[in-house]
Amino acid sequence: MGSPGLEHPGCTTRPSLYITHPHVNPRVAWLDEAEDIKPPRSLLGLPELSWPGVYLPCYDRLVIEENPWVLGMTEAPAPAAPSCRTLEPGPPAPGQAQASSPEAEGQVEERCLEQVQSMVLGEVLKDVDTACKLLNIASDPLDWSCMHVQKWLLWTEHLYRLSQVSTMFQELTGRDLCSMAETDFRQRSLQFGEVLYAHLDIWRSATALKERCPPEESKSADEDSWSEVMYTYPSQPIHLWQFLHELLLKPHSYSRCIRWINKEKGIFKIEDSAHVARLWGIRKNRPAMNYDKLSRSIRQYYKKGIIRKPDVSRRLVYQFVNPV
DNA sequence: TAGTAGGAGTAAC
DNA sequence: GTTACTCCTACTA
Repeated sequence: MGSPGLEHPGCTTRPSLYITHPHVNPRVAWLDEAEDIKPPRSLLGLPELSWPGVYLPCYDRLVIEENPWVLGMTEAPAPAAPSCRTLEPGPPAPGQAQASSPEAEGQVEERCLEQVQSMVLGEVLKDVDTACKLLNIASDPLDWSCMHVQKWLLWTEHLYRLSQVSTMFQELTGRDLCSMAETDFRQRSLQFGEVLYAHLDIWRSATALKERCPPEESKSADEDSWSEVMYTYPSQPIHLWQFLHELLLKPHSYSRCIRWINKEKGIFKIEDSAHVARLWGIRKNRPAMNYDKLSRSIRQYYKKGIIRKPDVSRRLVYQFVNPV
């Protein structure tokens, strides 16, 4: 825990910080503090009902926990991944060395909270970007057709276990969806309407911010290369191998269903075959997609020299022939 | 039982 | 023509 990064006011060591599931109890809290810090909404630049995720900046990175209702991450994650942005402590505020006056402490805390805000927004925007690319939809919900809305609903439903929610919001365009109040969402789905409304609200806030201040890209070299391959011709349909690689590039979201075994060699493992197949089916509008069919498509890549089985063949483990 | 491998027909682009 | 989907049989761990 000696790594520099987000500094807790008055602490020399780095505590774990969570942003809890916001529509339950929106707050930011240093868990090893006796008393939680509960910053105002303006801290995150997010609406009251925030992103359904749990954020844990340990050491120098921020991890978004996939399951919003799990708040059990207390272990520090592995060393920072290249794609994760680091937190810079920034220049010391006047008087910080001693941090003796309440004014100085306030400045430190303010800067610290700004770091959190920037970090969280960056992660939210990256998630929005990822979803847009994977689903092939515009970032602005106002531009969504009924099909785009269904894609987004299926995606959200699957990601956050919002059972059957997509069936309750059928035949709606993005504009329809955006014009609905939270009560309308609750009327359609008593159980998940509020969560879905919150999710859409965050999505819209993130895209609005993105338009105001385009994010600075700080991708790693390999990520750049892959993105170039994948998005040079956005009008062309995405290939399965590209889709798999995109999932692999987002371990904070998809490591539970697909992960690298050896990134340098391009070896990866499908941890949850049904989940990956379902995501691919959503992406391709193939509701009947399953792993049997997906794996058949993967095997077609053997002949083309795109994917193969590793030298030591294992179940659900494949290898990109030409990893970047 | 689930995953692997590959043949073959079909559809979309 | 290419790519992926679908269905199938046979085999393996």
